[in-house]
Amino acid sequence: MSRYSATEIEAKWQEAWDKAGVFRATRSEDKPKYYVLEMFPYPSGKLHMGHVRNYTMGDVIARYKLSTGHNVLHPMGFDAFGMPAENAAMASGGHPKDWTYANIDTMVEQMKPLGLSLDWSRMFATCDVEYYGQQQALFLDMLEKGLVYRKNAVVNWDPVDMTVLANEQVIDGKGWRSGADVERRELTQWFFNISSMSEELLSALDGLDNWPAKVRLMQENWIGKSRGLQFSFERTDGEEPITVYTTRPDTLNGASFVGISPDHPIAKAMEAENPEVAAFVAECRKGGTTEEAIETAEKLGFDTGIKVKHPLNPDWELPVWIANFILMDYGTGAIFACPAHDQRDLDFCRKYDLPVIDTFFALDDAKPVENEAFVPPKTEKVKWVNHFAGLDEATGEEAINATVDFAEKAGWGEGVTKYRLRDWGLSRQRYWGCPIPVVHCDSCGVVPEKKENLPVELPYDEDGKAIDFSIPGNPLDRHPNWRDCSCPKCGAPAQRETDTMDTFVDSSWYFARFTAPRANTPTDLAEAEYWMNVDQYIGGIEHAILHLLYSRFFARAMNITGHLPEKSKEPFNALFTQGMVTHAIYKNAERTDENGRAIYHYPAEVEERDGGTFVKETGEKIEVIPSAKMSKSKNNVVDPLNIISSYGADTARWFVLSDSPPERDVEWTASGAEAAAKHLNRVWNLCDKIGEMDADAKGQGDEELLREMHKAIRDVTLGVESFGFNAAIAKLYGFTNTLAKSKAGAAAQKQAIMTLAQLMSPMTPHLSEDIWAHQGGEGLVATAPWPVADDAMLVENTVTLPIQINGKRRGEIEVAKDLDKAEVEKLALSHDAVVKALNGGAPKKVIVVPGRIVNVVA
RNA sequence: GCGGGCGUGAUGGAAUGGUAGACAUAUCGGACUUAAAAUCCGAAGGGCGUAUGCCCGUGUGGGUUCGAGUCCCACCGCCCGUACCA
Repeated sequence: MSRYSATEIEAKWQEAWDKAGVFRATRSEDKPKYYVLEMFPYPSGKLHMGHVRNYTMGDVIARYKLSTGHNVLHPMGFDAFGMPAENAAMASGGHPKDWTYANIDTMVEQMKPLGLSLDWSRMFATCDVEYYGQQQALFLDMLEKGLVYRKNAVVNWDPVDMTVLANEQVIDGKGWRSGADVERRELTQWFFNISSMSEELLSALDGLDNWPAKVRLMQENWIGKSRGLQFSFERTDGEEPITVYTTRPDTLNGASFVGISPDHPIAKAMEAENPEVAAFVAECRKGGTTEEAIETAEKLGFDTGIKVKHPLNPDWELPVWIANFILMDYGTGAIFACPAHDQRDLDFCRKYDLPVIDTFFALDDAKPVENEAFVPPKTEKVKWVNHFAGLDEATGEEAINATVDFAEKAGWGEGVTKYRLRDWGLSRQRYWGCPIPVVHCDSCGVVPEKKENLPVELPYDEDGKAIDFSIPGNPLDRHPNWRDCSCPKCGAPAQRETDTMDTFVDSSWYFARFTAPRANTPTDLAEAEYWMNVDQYIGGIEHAILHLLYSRFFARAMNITGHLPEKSKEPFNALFTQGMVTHAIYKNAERTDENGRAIYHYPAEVEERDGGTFVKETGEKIEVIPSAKMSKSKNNVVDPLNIISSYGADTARWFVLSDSPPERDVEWTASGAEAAAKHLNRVWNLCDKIGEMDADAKGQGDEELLREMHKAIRDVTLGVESFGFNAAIAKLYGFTNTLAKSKAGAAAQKQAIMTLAQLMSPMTPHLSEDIWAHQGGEGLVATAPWPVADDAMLVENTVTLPIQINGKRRGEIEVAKDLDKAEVEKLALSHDAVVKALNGGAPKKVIVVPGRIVNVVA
């Protein structure tokens, strides 16, 4: 028996595909097109198991679509701008560009042995000047259409390093390098006007039938449409009234104070004059800008001394407080608080000893509000005590609507629809990104660069030290001459913008660029018209909101600016979100390092014995933490290259697809990889054995084998089409077992092994080609038409029905498939177990679900 | 804090509201072998029992249903996101 050598055959078949050009995508009107795309990687320098899983899933779809007669586009590129390149330069010298391109080379080298059906001729990186130059052109077009503008926005400021920090660089409210307390500071920045499309981005979610419901729901909540009441509180001092927005105007009679954001104009005015307010506001501005940091920070309040009048009762005065949890970005930056019906307001009122006005809404068994607020349900009717809008009993929604009507009629407020979605700030004070193509002129102000002057290229390092990453801040700001230019409008000496774009911009249109990656405009409309939309997009759930929402916005913006057709306003027809690849962590349970930190061991350093896990060399006990995200610091990263070199790409591909459902995390285990390798060997050996069979020898059970084969075709096809790769693989195991035990003749066995090879080919393309060739298959299995299940072979004549008594399984009967319900019931009632259970009596009820089950209620 | 998701044998997991544990791993037994590896065959959720079988069992506690892993409510734990990580 000859042994299957993965390394040999994999290289051989990759060369054959390459030579035949089977994955090269060209426009062709005689086949339906299919565009499959996996979220492109950041070139960190090493291919990760997660990449392997992601690209293998895409590859299964791409190869399957190829064999079902589609013209497939399956491209790959790199999301190559971003902080890690600058961090690497900071840590060990060198240049972000060199670091990035070296990493790209490495990763391409690592990807190629996987045998992915990619059209490598379309590859690009977002840091290619040809790409970001077109992105600048796109930016200018968007600017012209009013989709980009400038305003002030808050950033994390490190007061020691005097630099802006990314959220990731703020650890527990402190700068990652300086350790200083981070402050929030305002800066003028560029924004995409994504909020102008809030309604459209929301309502179009309805049409995304092939997106996971959870992603649509998350986006819906993120956009956060709300209907509420906007009105003003008159101040007792006669100053400008304070306008508030509330989604629960029905709780107005429980108002206890009016709260304003520390960034509210009133707070800012007081800050300038009153040192106490200034100190409080400074306290509020400590810490990072993330919503999480703001929402989980201790609730702080400051009584401004200002009083306002309740709109329903001018004699009722409410105090005005500054509170750190009120965001200037949402609503009007001011609220009224109703502690009885909102938990956060209640906690705040208890802390600062503000009045809690009880029970405007009540259930029959309502208790007075102590430390738990009663939030009136939106859709359930409750009593509305002390109401003002004419309803004694109402659902939350009815009460809100009634209040809005009441306020509008009385003329003191209006119903307003608001969205939580904020505009997208794209300015980054960093070097390694796409320069924002605008110029600052003393006389003309902010002027867009002329298109003929594009690309605005990043300076590499002309004099050897112009770009220095060892000091904090943006190297573009410090560059001796890069900023110098002339004003595109008046020609006078002017300065370039030194901010670069958020890397989310780069990844918001790359899918469109793949349709014409070398075009000298952002897209080529004819190519985009043909290839768009992405038929199947695959990536991690972590991108459920930002990347996918930004891409939806960009597709619309590109339609407005004439770079994408109308049909591409929703660019991704179907979305699949896959899980992570995890691996156990081996933590030393007996000691820590000199700094008291945990010691993590590599899988190779530990062994399992006596029911425990121990360090091989020292015998120390190990605490096994199962299924953790692979992370360098935990020493639990499995290098795909090691797997490929010891078992081959097909084994790695087979393993990452088996066991776990694709949307869930999969834990990498050495035994799992071993098992995958064994199985592929087994299939190859089967092929070998069948190849040696006497072609004329008669066997038994040909029809049974072929029947199973057609079932396998049906089930695997269904599995591949519905992203049930693990289920498809389980069927393939089952069919392999059947084939291995079959006594069928040579012809039937040959047909079965060739079909098996075909069904496996999206997952294990190299092995499948080899089997196909061994059995004398025509051409490449990669381009052979996908097998079709014969319905006639799938018909079953009898079916086994379980019999339940009171919902518990007590036996089974074998009946003809289409037997009458009454007949089934009769048969079931004569079953021994049923007769015994009924003990001569009549059943209370008999439920017969045809082809499924019989339940007798005794 | 808020939004979303997940939780099933020793392990990964399967199961359009209809026989819970398919398929695989680890384990155990057997065949082959001088032996081991490889390969092949078989056992196996837990408990009781010689056995036909009976009881228990899908994170916890309730509910809906003839029937719940699946639907509803509450809770616990973990994961993702939280707008400057990509």
